[in-house]
Amino acid sequence: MAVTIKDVAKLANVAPSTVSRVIANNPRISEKTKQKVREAMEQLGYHPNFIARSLANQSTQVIGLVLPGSASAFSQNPFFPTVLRGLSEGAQEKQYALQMSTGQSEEEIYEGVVQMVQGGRVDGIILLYSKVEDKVMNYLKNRDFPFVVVGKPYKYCEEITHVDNDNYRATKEVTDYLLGLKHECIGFIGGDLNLVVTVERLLGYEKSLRDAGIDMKDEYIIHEEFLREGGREAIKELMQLDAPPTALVVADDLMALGVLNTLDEMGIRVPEDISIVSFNNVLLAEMSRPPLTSVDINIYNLGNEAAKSLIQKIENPKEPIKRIIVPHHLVTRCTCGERKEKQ
Amino acid sequence: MAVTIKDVAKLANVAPSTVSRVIANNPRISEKTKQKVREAMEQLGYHPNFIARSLANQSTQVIGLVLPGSASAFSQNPFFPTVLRGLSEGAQEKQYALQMSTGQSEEEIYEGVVQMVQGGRVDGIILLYSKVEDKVMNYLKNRDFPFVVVGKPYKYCEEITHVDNDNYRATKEVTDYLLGLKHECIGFIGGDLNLVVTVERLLGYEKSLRDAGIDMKDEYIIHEEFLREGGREAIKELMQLDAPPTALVVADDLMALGVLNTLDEMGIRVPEDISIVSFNNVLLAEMSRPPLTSVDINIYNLGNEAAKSLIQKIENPKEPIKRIIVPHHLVTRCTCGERKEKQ
DNA sequence: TAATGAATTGGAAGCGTTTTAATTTTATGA
DNA sequence: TCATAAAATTAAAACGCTTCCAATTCATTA
Repeated sequence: MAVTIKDVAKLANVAPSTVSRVIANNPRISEKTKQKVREAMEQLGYHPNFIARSLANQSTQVIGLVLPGSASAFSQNPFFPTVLRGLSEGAQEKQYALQMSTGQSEEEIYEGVVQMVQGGRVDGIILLYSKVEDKVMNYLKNRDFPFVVVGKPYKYCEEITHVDNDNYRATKEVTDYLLGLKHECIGFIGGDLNLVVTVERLLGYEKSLRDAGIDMKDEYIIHEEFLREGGREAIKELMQLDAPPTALVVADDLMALGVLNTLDEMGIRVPEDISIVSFNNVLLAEMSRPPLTSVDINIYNLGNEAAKSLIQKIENPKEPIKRIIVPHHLVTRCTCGERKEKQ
Repeated sequence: MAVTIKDVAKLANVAPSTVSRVIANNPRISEKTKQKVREAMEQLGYHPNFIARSLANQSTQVIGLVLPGSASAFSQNPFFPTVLRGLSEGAQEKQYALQMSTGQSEEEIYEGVVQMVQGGRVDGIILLYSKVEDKVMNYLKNRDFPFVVVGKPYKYCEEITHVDNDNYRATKEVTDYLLGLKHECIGFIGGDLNLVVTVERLLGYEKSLRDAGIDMKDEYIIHEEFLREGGREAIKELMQLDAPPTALVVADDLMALGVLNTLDEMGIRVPEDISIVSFNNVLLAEMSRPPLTSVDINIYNLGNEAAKSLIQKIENPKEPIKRIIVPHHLVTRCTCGERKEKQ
């Protein structure tokens, strides 16, 4: 049906193998024949068949993407489109395509990955999340299949190439920042404890308090899903305490927005009554009322670096394990203020 | 390297063709051999090679996605992740994978599509936008390659399967709604006029005013990008008019948020001083202050239906052209009120 | 028991490339 | 002018699967 290498060969009066070499721009073919063949390709409107090439080459120029199972997290949290853009541009540069593994449940996702890998559909995989115990990651590691993680692997951290922020330090910094504003009762609202990012941020928070000699209260630490609803639930709980915190570290902008909305409904003012600092600095952070003080984690770069290092690894199997830390910085807006003396 | 159909055949003591038939669950193979072969597959950990299968079959079980060029629109507007989820679940059901065509510029995108199509990488394509004049769409149509459009094709609307809302009617309805609230000076803030969705919504708006016998003012109609910045710019212009509108139809929630923020800064109250109704009803609409009255266009379904109908078309080439209209409904929140007499 | 036909299975070609090894062509120098 | 080396090209196998067609097996029936 479609025009193949053979048609081109016939028209140009050469062997198929010669055409193949012209496509690859092999130096062993004379300029004269190259010219001739190129004209034939042009004339027939030839386009190489990727599938056939993949089969012969054992390589597809496709990168598989594994998204977290939570559908709502994916479609509501702007983190994903942004990281996707970084990935996409990194891949595009080296002529790789991106393929998404679909699947709702844990098991479906795992099966999808196995199919991608064993079915030879992709040359490498990027995990867009990092869980404490992850079947998919174990599988890829055991098979020694090229992959990189966006986030920090919980186990074998030294043996897996990954791209992440220094979430531990970042959280320590923002907690220090709140301490600097005289706050002493600082709460933490994080995501699912099975996500490594939550763990890291929690540790940073704890470290900061410990260094400051403040003892932690368990009731100040809440875990919910990375969504607005999560934020709402969390803040309700916190405000019911006898001594509610005067400042909060919230692990995600969307959650923080939920917190903000709920506080607004409760008539509690930000930053006068309570200070908030959150993470990710997505567009929302700028648009909320009041605009959120948030840690910019460079989401785009997270994706972009991940794509680049995966491609390096694919193209050079002996590429060493890498750990890429993308810098973060605090964007100060309007949700933090000095603690006021009890009024 | 990997275990192939031949290895299985050898172990099970049958011909490769038999193994292939067992995989396809061909009824012409006896249960006994099927059992035998399946055991061998199990034992060897066999997984079929998709690439080889694709080559033999001339089909890939992959759907290509074409995203709009504007990187920021993609990564900031929640429309895309949501439609992506719909697509993903629709595709997953029928065991199709999704592949994104990457590319920044118009030209890069076009080239990406050509490669996907002529390279045999995908069985069909979904366009996630509809422009007034689109090279990609023309190309696909001329080649008679299976594709569906999310949105309404500008030309050849009857000849292209597409999934859309009735944007014309929806906009007429919301404009009527504002008229019902006694507003007479109603502005329209839309996206790029090259996008068909903008055109449709503008037409609906105009129709409503015409029916009501209100003459349109050109200065009430503004076009900007579908982003928050766009909303900011637009409202600034409008409020500088001698007789600024008392109500607005805004074609996108994100824009509306920009409008809201800017009005807030200008000290203009919503809905007391000006009413706003917008489109899409993404999470933002609920979270803005005040919460936006917005038309829910069922983004998830848009994607889901698109995936389903493309797959139908792929699997049955004589499937007739279809036009799927996804229902919409107005979600009334807090940004609309009756016009007050001039104060 | 042999012939018939249906049910199974096997062999081989083909999908469109790449690539190795072999062959042909061209250039070189005595 | 001819042998020889270098350069250019070709033939054929391989990638792992599907599928058409032929061959075999098996159960029926005359």
